[in-house]
Amino acid sequence: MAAISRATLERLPTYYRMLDKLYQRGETLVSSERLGQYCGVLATQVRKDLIYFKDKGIRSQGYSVATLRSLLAAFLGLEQIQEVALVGYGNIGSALLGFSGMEAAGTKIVLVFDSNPEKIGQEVLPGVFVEHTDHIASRMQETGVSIGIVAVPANAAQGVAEKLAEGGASAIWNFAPVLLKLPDDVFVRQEDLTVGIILVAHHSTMGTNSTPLCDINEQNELK
Amino acid sequence: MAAISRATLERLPTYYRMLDKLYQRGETLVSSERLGQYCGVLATQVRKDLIYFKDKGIRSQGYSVATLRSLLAAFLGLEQIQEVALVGYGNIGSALLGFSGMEAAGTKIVLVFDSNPEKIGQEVLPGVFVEHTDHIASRMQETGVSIGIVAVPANAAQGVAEKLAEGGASAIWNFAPVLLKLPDDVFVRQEDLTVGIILVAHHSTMGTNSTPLCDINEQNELK
DNA sequence: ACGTGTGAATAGGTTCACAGCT
DNA sequence: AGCTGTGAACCTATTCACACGT
Repeated sequence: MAAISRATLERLPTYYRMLDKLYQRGETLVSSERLGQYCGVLATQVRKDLIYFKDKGIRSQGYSVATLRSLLAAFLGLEQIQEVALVGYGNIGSALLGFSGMEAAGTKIVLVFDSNPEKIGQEVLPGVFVEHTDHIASRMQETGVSIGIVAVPANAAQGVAEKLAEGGASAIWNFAPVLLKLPDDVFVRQEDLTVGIILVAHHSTMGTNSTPLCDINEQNELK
Repeated sequence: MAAISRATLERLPTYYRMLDKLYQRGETLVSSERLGQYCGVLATQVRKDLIYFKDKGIRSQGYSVATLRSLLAAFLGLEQIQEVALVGYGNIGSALLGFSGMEAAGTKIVLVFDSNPEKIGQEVLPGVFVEHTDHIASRMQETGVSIGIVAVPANAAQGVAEKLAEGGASAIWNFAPVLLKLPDDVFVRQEDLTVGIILVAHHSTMGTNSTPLCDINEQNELK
């Protein structure tokens, strides 16, 4: 079977969330129609996305909530806790330390780094102390942590990312507004909030109507 | 001319950032090749994206940094400061209050709401005090603020978003992991961090190699 | 030569239409 | 009858190839 597409992959976490919710409520079956509404996509799209997981869980009145939920959880790697290293204990870094979504995703921040001497040594989570960015590579290797979060200013991001890669990181969540140049085997997810706020501000000024220069097409923002 | 595409729109903020950087450095010309490298796209893509802004700034050794920068700034609405309302003074909310990208995007948080009585009245920025979420609609109307940020837990998000819309919001930046149902004229940008961390964790476990269930295609992550 | 502008080709994703299972 | 699975059509976006201006 063909590989799963990038677009599909992006939707799986949302499907999972819905399934988990239904599971908690004790529901046993769900239709593609219903899943689709929750995520803002058509039922057909849901079915296409889920073809991949068909091995089990087929029905004729919908999908089995429990089965599909486990399949997605397994596929997404939510089953065993994964340790992550956070670099940058600033605004975004501290938000992430308190962010409940992290554990919902089966992850746990176990290493925190910053270059500011005043922050070094602070206990930011029970048993987790801020360490200096100089030790990123060595500490990653020691602990075997393979996920890194870059939450430092743009100019420091590339350097930090290289240290994470050197320490064995295989996936990086990058909040800095720069394109990281890393070996191809390191997966990078760009989470550029400046793009978000700029687009929101843009739409607010421009609205749905035309402007001297433009005429935005804004038909289907998530439906 | 045709409307600008969604995909192009997503890249404009990044082009702008690069142009601004070059502008600060005093450079006068830039090629599509160079802009593309910065954003991780091909030169052709850059040129296609910029066709839209061709009115001025054409050259034969590249684009005029200054001209293109202004055109993008104007188009993206970065020229005049836009006021925004933040709902939810929690982890993410407070990170956004200190987030420098906000002002870089020409925005300024002038209203902050929360439902927690203990937070009401706190001064979170000079002259900005936390108000109760009950007053969202009325305060938005009074102040004419038209951009809202939703940074509350998932279960409160829809309610809060409705109040923002009621107060006249035309664009909403939503951090809650739920699909907001709002009138079509309200633009919603979903900024779902749980999707990000889940995908990062997934790639870390699965890596580039196959697994029982899968066989991820991971060719061109931003290239 | 160098670098943009753009039609044509290709790839990728979504929607449609309907066959098939229960 | 209801809902999934999936080929085909459609639409969107990216890449190629090359003409054109300086």
